[in-house]
Amino acid sequence: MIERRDVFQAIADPTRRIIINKLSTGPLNITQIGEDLDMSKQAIAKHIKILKECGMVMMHQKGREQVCEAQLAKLDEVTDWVAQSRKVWNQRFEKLDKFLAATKNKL
Amino acid sequence: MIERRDVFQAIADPTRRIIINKLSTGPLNITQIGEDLDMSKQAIAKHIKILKECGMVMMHQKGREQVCEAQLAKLDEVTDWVAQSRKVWNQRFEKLDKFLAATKNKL
DNA sequence: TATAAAGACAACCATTCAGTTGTGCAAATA
DNA sequence: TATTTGCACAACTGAATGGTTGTCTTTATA
Repeated sequence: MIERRDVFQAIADPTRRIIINKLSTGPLNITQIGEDLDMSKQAIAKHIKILKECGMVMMHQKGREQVCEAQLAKLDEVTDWVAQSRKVWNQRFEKLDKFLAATKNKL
Repeated sequence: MIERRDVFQAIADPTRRIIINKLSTGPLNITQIGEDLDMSKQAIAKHIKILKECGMVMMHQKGREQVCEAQLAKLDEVTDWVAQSRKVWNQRFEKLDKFLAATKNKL
């Protein structure tokens, strides 16, 4: 098995997507992130760790608080992959269209 | 734990992303999909099952073959989420800009 | 017709994952 | 100063994941 700690795996978890959503509105500390998330703070901290490890969250200390900030640039990797897949998919139909047009001309 | 069989989880696995990529070019049966994937056919079949369960792959029988076809529409869910997160993220800076502009006017 | 190929089904296995609790420490606050 | 708060660290747990092998059925093919 390959080491998977990438953006795709990071956003696979619904809780982590919620965390990203929350952080989109601005920096928050771990307690604030977990506020309405019915889950221990330790669980939140683990999710943050994963998001940090794959470059989706930056952190800095502020007294005893750990302030988290989202880094949405990493999501490019996801949209790029989707765009590429869609491109190939569409090319398939374009080729079919061309073939059909060419066939039609020969009738 | 919540039941998670959605597109986000589907594309989290690198093997499944490769499968999607292959199917983007056109329909393939399970053996063809697994061709250069250094993995048992059963493993491939399991991945296909997951992709089918979350609506990313359609299948139809053709003799003894099981022909798989990608359904990329489901990827909208992913791009929509990313787009929404980015939107909120950008609004944050727009608000900051407005605030700075307003502050500047008062100096 | 005998054999090979495609794939379904099930059992099994090791690892990862998402969560828990408990302890402890440093920073903030009453 | 005593207490609370924020969070790190560690150990543990049950379930999910990603893979394996073996058996069996159906369909193609030599």
